[in-house]
Amino acid sequence: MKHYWLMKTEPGEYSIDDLKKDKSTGWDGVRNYQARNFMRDQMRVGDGVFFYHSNAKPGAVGIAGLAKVCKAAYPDDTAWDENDKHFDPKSNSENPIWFRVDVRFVKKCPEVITLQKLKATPGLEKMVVTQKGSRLSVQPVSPDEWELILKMPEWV
DNA sequence: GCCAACGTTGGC
DNA sequence: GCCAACGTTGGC
Repeated sequence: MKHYWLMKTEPGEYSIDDLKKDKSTGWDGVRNYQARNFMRDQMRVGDGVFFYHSNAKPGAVGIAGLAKVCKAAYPDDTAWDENDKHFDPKSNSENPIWFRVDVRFVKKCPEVITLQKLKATPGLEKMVVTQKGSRLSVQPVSPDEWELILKMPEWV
C-alpha cells in the first residue's frame, strides 16, 4: 500500500532548489521518535512526499515541491558523528536509534502552496500540518488530501 | 525576534 | 510515574 507524506525543512538549511540540484538526498538529522517511526516503519520506495518549507518568511511557508522516497530507512550515521550538529551519544552503529530515508526530486512548485491556503482549503481541516502547534517534521498525508493538493493550480 | 506549543529530561 | 524545568520548533 502506497503512503503519502509531508516532510519539513527550513529552506535556509535545505530547500527545494537544493534538492533539484542534488537530484536526491539523505533525509538525516531527524531526532524525533514519532517522525523516525514513520520513516522506519512505514515509508517505502515510491511513496509520495510533499516537500515543505518551514520557518521561512511569511508567504514562503508551505509546500514547495514534490519528491518521492527512493530508498527505504537505514541508520542515520550522522547520529554518531561527534562533529555533527545532530550528534546523539546514545546512538552507535551496533545500536542505531535514528534512521533516514533517501528522497528524489520530482517537481518544484512554481508557486509555494502556502500554509495559509492549506488552512483555508475545505477538506484539509484534519491535515496534520494545519493543526495548531503541529511540530512533527515527518507526517502522514491521506490519499484524499494528497489528491486534493495535487489538483491545485500552483503546480502548473 | 517573539513567544506559544510541544517533546524530553531528570529529580523526587 | 509525576511533573517542573528546560530546549526546540515554527508561525507570525
